[in-house]
Amino acid sequence: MMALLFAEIIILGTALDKILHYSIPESMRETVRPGSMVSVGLGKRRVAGIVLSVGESPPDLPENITIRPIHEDLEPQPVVPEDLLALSRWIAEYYFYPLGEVLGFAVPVREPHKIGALRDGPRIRMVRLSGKTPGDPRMAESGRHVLQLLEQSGGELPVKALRQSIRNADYWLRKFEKNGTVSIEDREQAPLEPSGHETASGPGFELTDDQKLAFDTISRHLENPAFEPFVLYGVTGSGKTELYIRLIETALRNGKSALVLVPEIALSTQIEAIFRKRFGPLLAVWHSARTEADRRRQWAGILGGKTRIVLGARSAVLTPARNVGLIIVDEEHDPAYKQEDRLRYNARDVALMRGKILGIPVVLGSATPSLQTVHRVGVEQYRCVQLPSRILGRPQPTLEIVDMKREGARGAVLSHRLKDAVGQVLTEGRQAMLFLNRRGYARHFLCNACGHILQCISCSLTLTYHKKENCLRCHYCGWETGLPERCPQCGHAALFAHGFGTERVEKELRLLFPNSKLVRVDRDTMDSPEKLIEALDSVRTGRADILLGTQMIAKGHDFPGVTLVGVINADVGLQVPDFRAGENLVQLLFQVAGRAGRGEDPGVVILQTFNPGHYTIDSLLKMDYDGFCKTELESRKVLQYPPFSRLLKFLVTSGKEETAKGGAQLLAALCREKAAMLKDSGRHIAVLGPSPAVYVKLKNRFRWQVFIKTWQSSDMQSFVELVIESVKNHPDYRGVQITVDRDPASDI
DNA sequence: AGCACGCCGACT
DNA sequence: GTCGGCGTGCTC
Repeated sequence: MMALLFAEIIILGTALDKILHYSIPESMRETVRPGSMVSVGLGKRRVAGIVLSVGESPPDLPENITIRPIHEDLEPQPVVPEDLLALSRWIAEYYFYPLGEVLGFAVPVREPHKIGALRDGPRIRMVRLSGKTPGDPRMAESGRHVLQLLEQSGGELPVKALRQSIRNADYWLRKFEKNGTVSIEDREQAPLEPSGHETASGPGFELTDDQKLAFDTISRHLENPAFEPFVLYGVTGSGKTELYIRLIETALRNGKSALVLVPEIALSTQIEAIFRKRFGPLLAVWHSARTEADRRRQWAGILGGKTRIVLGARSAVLTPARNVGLIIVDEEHDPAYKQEDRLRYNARDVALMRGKILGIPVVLGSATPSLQTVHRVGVEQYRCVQLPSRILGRPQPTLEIVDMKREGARGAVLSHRLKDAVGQVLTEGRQAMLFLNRRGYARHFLCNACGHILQCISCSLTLTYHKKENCLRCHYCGWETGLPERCPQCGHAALFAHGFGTERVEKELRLLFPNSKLVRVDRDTMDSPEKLIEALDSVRTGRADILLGTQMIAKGHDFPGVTLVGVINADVGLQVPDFRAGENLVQLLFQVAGRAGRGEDPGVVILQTFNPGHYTIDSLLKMDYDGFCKTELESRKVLQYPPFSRLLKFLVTSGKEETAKGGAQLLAALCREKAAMLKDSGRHIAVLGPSPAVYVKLKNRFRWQVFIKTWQSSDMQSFVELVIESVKNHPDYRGVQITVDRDPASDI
């Protein structure tokens, strides 16, 4: 009799943040391993869990607990590879989030009692003639028809096909299956033969000298794997994508797979198309928008090693790819890498940790790296590889600013200079792109009698007027309402529109250039991915003359015919009380400016601003991102903001304003007390707040926050663990919900 | 997270 | 007399 084996198991998708122990039945000795998905009894329920470890000695448990056996091994092989398991444990610890929930993001879990076997391809039900066909003449017409069809097609047909041609196919199939005439089986469908893709060794064109140098530097670490973060610092159009492809090819040749993260997969149609062409069936595109079944199939293909390149948004980093040899994070500075609900992780940072666990290179690509990354290059934690010039020696665009304070008419949307420039571009038969980071028609309605601004009833956000639907809309929760006649505050009929958004600019442009074709791209006009692809395509192929849009048009699209880029309001975001506002704005504007003159013609960028002297605008004008970083880092250092310190945000919310506020006050007091305690052991922890969140009320919840600042990641770790321990189950915090946001990126 | 146990208010 | 409110506590 062999010794009984025990497994440490974490239950999936629950906040039950505890390792539980189960015994491994004899029959599962060979298959249950770390990373296995099993179903177990938990109280009265049957739930799914992931095995963390297997051992011989029974765990030391209280007397009253009896160890139950694992009920079922749900998969023939582990669903969480070793590195992903280690990564998940790190995420749970670092972001103060239950491990069971983290693993729930890494594994497609459904209702635990309905766990079916995972399948790695589309399945198809086939009917097959198994024996002799009974020649019973009394059989009804349709029954004979079934057999006839089967014979004609070589004795085998998909059930679906039979159902389509015969009314009561199901009746006959059941009958025939019972008497042994046919057998029905669920089989994996032969994968569709991908067409038109190049092999992974690819054709490609000659790399430029810069690309070659970059490639050689990074690929050395693919041949001789070791953890090393590389910053691929290259302007838009410098050929980063081609370099990614060559590096991936090298990884593939070495038998490895690759993870490629992009900020938003829905906006990455171009890179997706190029990858698909180069890697064909080896590519998995990780979409969160797809159907559950599709995602599962995709996931199983990754787990089984059928697909070896995973391209996707942040959650792709939690994908069970085997043998990962290379991780690429494109546009690493993009705030979209930070998830702002539930598990508030930054996929870029998680990618770095996965690379560290695996001991492989991680490539962070950007034309405007985040200040965190720039700083780490400065202290030689990361290596910087530059791609300085645009391919084919394309010239950089020239930049101009228009001071909107001098534009005469108050509330003017388009300056004379920008109007003229657009007109000229259009007469030359070229294209213009206009960027405004604000959708809707008018920005807000203000009461001229009392100064009241119309706000959302469940959020603290200003409502935006949309003319087409003649409604006011909250851009956070989506709430809509008609335009009131009187001010809800003072009752006067004195509501007037202020500010402007893309919808209003569209109207103005149509009046100015009635014969030009204009496409407007924002969340209101682009309600499906197909629409977006079609709109961007119409610009690329020259069918549209003017492209007007929000952020959506800033990301990675190549428009060879665009020679003029106009930024309608280059100040957006600067008023936001966020130390990162400047950084985010500059990154966005560099990205927008990079859209100009990507074809043969040099481009012109016109920036309309009310702050012409502002250092962010100034660095843009000089196209000096390095200079901006230097200035910004110096000021961050003075103020001891990240990357010179570490931040964490406790968000305290409640349906009642007083409860949220009170909870935050108690929490801040508790934090100060604990910080004082730790000060004796030489650890410096600053507690800031409490303060109302920038968006004090969202979706009917009031929000207060407490910030923690430390200078050592380990100090943050032990301090917050201490605080969470005291807060957990404490009656003082009964009415509030507290979320922990480590390395917070925005005010949501 | 579920789910049960548990002790106080308005109803078939 | 019971049905049911959600506060508290446990799950290997």
